[in-house]
Amino acid sequence: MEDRAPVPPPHPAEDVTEHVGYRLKKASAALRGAMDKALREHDLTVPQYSCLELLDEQPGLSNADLARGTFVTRQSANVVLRGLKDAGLITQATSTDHGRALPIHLTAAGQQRLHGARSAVYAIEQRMIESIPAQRMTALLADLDTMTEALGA
Amino acid sequence: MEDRAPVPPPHPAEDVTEHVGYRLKKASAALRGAMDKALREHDLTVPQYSCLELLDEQPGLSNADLARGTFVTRQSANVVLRGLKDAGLITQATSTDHGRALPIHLTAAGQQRLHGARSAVYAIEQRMIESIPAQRMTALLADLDTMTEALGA
DNA sequence: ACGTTGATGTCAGAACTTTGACATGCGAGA
DNA sequence: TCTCGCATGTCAAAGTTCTGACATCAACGT
Repeated sequence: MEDRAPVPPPHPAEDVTEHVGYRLKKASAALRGAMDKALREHDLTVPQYSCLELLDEQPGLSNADLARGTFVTRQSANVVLRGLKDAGLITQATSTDHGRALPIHLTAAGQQRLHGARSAVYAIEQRMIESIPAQRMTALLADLDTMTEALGA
Repeated sequence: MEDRAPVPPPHPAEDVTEHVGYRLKKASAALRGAMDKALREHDLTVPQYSCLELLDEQPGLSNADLARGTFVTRQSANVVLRGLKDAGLITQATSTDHGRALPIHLTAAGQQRLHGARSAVYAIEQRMIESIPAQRMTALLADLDTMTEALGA
């Protein structure tokens, strides 16, 4: 089969739970869980909140833009957006003069819902930030980005 | 019209995409995507591979053990395990002399499949590791754990 | 001995996400 | 001009995961 591992073991750790990937997944799962719990009180799912946050910052994003921004497929984003539309939190143009992308905007209700949920989510992020020395946080962000790019994203 | 920020901004970044949570999610999504793609050639999903890896290291784990180890619910783990059982990659005791947990073990086929997939996954992890200076990796792992605990996991 | 608590396995249903496929619209190059 | 490539929006189907609920089993304290 393979002449697959001519190099020494890729990492010193024997235990799988010591691998970077495992820790990354664990941290991400913890964050997702905390956000889920916090957002439930605001009747929002994590993907829904993510979309609202992105739209607040960059009004007029399209379905595909939001899919990329929330790391899901266009189809998934479409479902999420339908929920937000039905809840009256966003509006989407029904036509456009150029291209196919239909720009989306927050409604007043969407703004309000977002602002309510935001404090809950920011409190979670605050917990993460406080747990890490400020200087390390800079390096941490850089390293996360570096790894992301190394993975081809 | 909100008194929306009674507290000072929890973090210096204005852009949501600069937040730790966002970067974490992004890195995790990139990893998941890379693993998905690599594992597809071995007819395994990420959760399936995770279970095999855990079982290889700690034979006899139960459904609930694997659920905790892969960060999903017992119900999800149950479905994954059913798939692995149907594929003949694992065996689960049908009874036990103590308690309710039914210990699970890899079959020879499971071992083989795992070993094949492992090199593909390790290559991905290798890409991540190589992109980060060795000294920083230690700090990175520690910080990921610290954040995870700060989130209550 | 007995009830309580906690962990586990399981079923059923809903919700979410993905893969696959197809139609539409813009832009670059023959 | 016209075709090709590419991005987008959308539908359908399958797979995955979750919430909620219930039964079983061991350990603990009364």
